Amino acid sequence: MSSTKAPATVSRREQILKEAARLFAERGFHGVGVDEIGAAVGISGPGLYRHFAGKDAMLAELLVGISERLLDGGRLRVADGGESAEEVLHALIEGHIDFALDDRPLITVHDRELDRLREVDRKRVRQLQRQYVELWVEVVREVYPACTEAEARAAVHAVFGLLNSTPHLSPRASLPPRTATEALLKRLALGAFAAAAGREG
Amino acid sequence: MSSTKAPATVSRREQILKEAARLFAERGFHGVGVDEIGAAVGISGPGLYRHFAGKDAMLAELLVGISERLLDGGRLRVADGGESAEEVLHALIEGHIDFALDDRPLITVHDRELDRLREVDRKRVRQLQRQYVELWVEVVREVYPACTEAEARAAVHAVFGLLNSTPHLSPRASLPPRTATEALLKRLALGAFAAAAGREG
DNA sequence: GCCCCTTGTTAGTGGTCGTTAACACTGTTG
DNA sequence: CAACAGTGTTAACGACCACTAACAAGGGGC
Repeated sequence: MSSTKAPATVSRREQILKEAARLFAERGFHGVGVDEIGAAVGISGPGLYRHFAGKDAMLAELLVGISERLLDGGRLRVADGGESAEEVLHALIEGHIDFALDDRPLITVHDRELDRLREVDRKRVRQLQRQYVELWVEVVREVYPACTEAEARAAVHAVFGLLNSTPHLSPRASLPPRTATEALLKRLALGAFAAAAGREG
Repeated sequence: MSSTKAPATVSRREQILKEAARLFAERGFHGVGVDEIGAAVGISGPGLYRHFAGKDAMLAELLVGISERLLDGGRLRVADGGESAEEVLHALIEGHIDFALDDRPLITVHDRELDRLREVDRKRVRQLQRQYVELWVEVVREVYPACTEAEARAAVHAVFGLLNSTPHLSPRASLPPRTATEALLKRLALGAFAAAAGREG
């Protein structure tokens, strides 16, 4: 499998992955049949096996892919390093929000279907997730030195829950213009982190 | 079954529901077979049908039950009404945290498996959820009059995501003594709400 | 002792679903 | 043209699974 090919249009694989993500998010991994996934891209059923080893392989590629993209994006922003740790934290939050808003289904699948993976894939995803969390934790602790590591880690997880709630909250609702949603989410996340640092209950 | 049938300290139904919730949270509704649920309570397979009409009925009862308990608890705290709206908001947050920490599996199932319900049950759960959200929204707007209704509603959803992240973040990890976790989550939620009200990005 | 309700059991059934097998069409390459 | 790699089709298989059927054991009420 040489990866040298660069199809101008979206490859079949990508098309399938996108639809599979949507369907998995809507009805769960076990709730979607291969026939449905095939139908969603205009082919039917077993034709998928020309592109993937099986249903599990699609889920694995989705979850590993998103975890890698999140981590890479995070590392980039940290490396770019603004003028201050605070700026980096802002960038991390903005990046994560963009991700959550752009790839709604992926975010949903990401934290729901992890346990449906084969052991080896699950370990890989868990490792990537852990690294991504640690990335955030370091930045948070730099911005709020009063925060213990355990607190920072819990806060990061909680803020992920906060940011990832977007797909869940906007079934088809009237969420205001995207920039407003982005700004609100960013404010919420920053407010939460600031409160994590403060010692008063 | 030689156990001296303790007079319904916990009924069989409750026992089944508890185990079903745990299993559904671990492996998803479709990922769990009725035989497993039966085995978890010491009977096997189709014996469950003496207590429930079917697998769907168990999920429905779980989701409707938790939604009702959340709403009832919320209403109680609002009715109790502390000395200020702020106190009520604190009580709502504490109540929700207790719930999330006490009924980890239920919280998980609650926002993952809603779509596996029959239309009528799904509508009921959605309605209960909506009422619960509106309860919070009213209190939040009272505490932070600067907040628009749309902002308040989005913030409430986001804070739910934050608070409900606990089950997800503590697989078996070292989360510090429970009271510390409670306090941290409360601080995070309050910080987020406060930030939602503030206009600066 | 008899009835019957409750709560179990095991065996079987029908349907769904992931996967494989066998075959067909297409375009490129030599 | 022939060979072939790539991509699709339909048919069938085997496993799993929710659910039903038929039957059994315990235990009050009369």
